[in-house]
Amino acid sequence: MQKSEPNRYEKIVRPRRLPDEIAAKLTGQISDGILQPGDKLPTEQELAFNYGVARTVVREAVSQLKSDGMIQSKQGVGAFVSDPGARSVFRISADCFAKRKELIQILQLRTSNEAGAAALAAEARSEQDLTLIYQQLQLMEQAAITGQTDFETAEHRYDAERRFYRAIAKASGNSYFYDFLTMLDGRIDANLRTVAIKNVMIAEGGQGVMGEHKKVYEAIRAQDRTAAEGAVRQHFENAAGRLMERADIADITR
Amino acid sequence: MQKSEPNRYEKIVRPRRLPDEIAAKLTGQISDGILQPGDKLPTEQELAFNYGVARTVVREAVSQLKSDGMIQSKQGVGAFVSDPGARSVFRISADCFAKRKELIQILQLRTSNEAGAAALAAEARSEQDLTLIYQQLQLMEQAAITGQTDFETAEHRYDAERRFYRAIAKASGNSYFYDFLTMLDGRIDANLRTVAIKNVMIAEGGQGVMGEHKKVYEAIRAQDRTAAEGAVRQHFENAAGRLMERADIADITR
DNA sequence: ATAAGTATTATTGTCAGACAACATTATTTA
DNA sequence: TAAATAATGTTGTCTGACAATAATACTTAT
Repeated sequence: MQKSEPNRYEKIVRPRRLPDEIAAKLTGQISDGILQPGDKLPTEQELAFNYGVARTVVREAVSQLKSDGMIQSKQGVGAFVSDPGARSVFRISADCFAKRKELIQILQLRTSNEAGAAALAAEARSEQDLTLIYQQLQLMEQAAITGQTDFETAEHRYDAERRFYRAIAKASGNSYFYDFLTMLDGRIDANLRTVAIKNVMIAEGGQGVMGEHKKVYEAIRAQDRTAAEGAVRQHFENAAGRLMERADIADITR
Repeated sequence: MQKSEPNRYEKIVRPRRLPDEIAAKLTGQISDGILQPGDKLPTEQELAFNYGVARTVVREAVSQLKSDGMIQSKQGVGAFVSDPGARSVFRISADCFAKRKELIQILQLRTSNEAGAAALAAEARSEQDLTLIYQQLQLMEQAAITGQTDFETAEHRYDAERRFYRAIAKASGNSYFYDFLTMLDGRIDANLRTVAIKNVMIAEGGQGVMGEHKKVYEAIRAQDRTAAEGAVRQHFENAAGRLMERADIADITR
């Protein structure tokens, strides 16, 4: 039991740094409309004085927002809130998982993109891709729960499932799908891992759900774009439904 | 002619700041595998000395990467490259549009997500949403090219089209789809606007393409999820095809 | 009086150095 | 041998200064 325990009791709480705090306050003001596109931010000196921090702290915060394309600065003039269309990043923050409604929306976004990636994979997949996907499917089957339902087995099963769909995303040949899904899935895992594993333990361990995955594989193998998209959508919608049944707020926010 | 000229000759070149330069170098080293997940970065002092800048500059650069979840720092210890799954943002940089292959992939990603949003919109749209969408459709029709093909008319048409699909994304009721598409579309517009407008001028001005949009509207009106998704996918795939025909590298990279 | 040229001022960008907070390692002490 | 303590290295924050740039006010020459 003690040999392989990845990620247990290691990232409970992290002290927020001042620049992150300031950045959060500023983004909040922007998304709340207090600061609107085109508006000029207070000067760095003012911000530093008002928040009671050093200007270097303000600069680090502003630097973050600039790299997101949320604000733009001109030397000698000031910093201005950018147009929403000028943003260069899509960000999933931790508090997106606090509200049930937003959680559902994130899962919808993932489902849609997993399905889109699978459709591409059905067309573009090489034989090597297919072999890799099949390997993950086999590993999943090996880690399938045979009767007893302990947490560790479910965890292996869950990780194998993630690798399976990651292999599909890779087989799409579209690195943007892959990167986007890596990010999305990583955020979901970081916030919902425990619930998802419990879910595997209770509901997804058997051969029924395994059949959903097999359908996905078969569609990609047969290079049937529509079937692949449908099968992936099917599974993720089912999984999301089961997840939401069990995910009470206490589990999510922890 | 001179009364309403939004965004002409205003953002040609911007002087890159030192922190952005350093951040780019570090991200390059990470994506090239020179710095791998778990690796410890050189100390801020070393980085500052090696790059010949002040530590504040290094700190602003690192601050950007931290907010992206690419690296993580522990006071008193150092900064470490994070696991790819720990990244909290999806970023579209300007040089993604330099290579033809990547451009196609970005357009695929957008197509898939526009289609997904439309599918949701078909189910979730309110009457008010529908009215708003229809208004944009009408504005598009008004701005349709009637015979002569001047740039300004095409530009209006193009902007109306963007508003049309933005209204659909909003009607999905899923703010993550909306935000993601706002970002994606904004990046595409920032890099391909001129080509896209030329494209409208040459190929998309007539009633043929207008019919594609009407199909989209009708499907959402009829709350036909599958038809909405299909119609959107149809149009964007067609549009992307036409765009790629005309987009030679000179146009894209400018 | 007007236009061009020149200071003035405000703001962001960069630099330098210091100390605080924290974690690790080495050293001393019980 | 174990615990307490000191030393060291690194990030986090603070302070102050100057450079670079852009807008504004002012002067000056025509």
